[in-house]
Amino acid sequence: MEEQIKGGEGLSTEEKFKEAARIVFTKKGYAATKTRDIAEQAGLNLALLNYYFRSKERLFEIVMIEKVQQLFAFMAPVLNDPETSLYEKIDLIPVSYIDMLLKNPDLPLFVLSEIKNNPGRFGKMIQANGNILQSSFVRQLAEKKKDVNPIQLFLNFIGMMVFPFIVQPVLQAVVPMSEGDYIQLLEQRKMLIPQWMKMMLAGE
Amino acid sequence: MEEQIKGGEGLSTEEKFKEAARIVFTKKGYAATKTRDIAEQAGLNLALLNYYFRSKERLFEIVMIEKVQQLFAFMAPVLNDPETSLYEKIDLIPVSYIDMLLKNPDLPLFVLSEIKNNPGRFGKMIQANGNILQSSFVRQLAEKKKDVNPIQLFLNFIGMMVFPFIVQPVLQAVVPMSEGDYIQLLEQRKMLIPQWMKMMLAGE
DNA sequence: GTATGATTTAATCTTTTGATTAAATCATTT
DNA sequence: AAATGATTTAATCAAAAGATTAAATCATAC
Repeated sequence: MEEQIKGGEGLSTEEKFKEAARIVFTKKGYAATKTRDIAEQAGLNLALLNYYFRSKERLFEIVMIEKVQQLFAFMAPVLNDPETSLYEKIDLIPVSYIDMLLKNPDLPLFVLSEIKNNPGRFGKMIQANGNILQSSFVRQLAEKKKDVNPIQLFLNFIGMMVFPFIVQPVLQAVVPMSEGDYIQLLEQRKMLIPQWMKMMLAGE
Repeated sequence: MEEQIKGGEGLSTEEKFKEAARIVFTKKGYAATKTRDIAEQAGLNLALLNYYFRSKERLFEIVMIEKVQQLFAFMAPVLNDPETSLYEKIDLIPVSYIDMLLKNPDLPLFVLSEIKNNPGRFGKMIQANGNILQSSFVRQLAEKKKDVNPIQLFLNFIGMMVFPFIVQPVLQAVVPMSEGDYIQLLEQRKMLIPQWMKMMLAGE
């Protein structure tokens, strides 16, 4: 029997471990995650982790590849689409990207931390999504606003979407805010970010 | 002999450990840091760490308090100064804050990661800097731009300064960029962020 | 239903890691 | 220079953590 679906939550043992590893690694990071944490989260015997994945390191690699894809590749198709205009991209991306991040709030801080810990190893994974510098989006930014480095505007665009998720724990500590308040803040951003971007692109 | 300056780099043993701990903890995070890493970085015997600081945990606490202060308290005096106008704050803060971050590029990702790992414990440290919601700066933002939640604009302001440091490793992997290019990008931001903020505050 | 191979388990191993100890060294006082 | 207490060191400890093993269990083919 291989790769088959089984009892429990209807997942194979291998898939249960991957799912547990996604949760624990993303929440605590590689170094703070113990293999016993993953086994417990999966509700499975620790030895099975090594049976199916050989080592903590290899299981992490599998999760990390997925998560880097999720964070970066998600946006690539739209960024590179030469058919949509600059303003269409600016209007569309925040809606879908913020939705994705609302479903995966730990994703940015996890991926960025792990990349910082090992830039040489994981940097390559990102580049798989094509050269950002030559993306349709960055070319359109450069075209529209010739007097500002398009990387600057690109950074603002991404940052306005991602930064709130990175500072969420701080924000909750600093500003008394319910979960609902926080979600509403981010829902508003879907509308606000396009407006702000257009302001930054105006006046040439 | 207590608290005295000694040979080596002219620091006391205790201070050498603190300095080593600042470097290693900030670079690798709490979980990935081994006490032996710190001893090696300090060039001292491992047992001295426990002799002077009792435990890894206590040494970390000392460093963490410092680093939280550095990241948050640095900005608090200006944010809370009712004497300076909104635009003065917007003009002045990016220059000094980006300079501080250029000297401590690992600071934001380190502090934000550790707070996420333990919001209850470290959240309190931040609040020591007064209620941000009632800061002069946020009140001035609300006054100037009545139709947008000032927290949104505050997030943008901080994010435009901090986010480039958080994504630095990614940026270097994605865009071929020398250290000098990167610094220049950030130097430009000192001028650009006030301009962008004023755009976002205009049109009422 | 028995044989076969895959899967699962409990127990165990080894290395790593935070911490401690006892002895040695050093600085200061008398 | 001898006594005293602080500092430093090498050796060691105990717990944590990643990994392995041998036996038990299970599913499938015959």
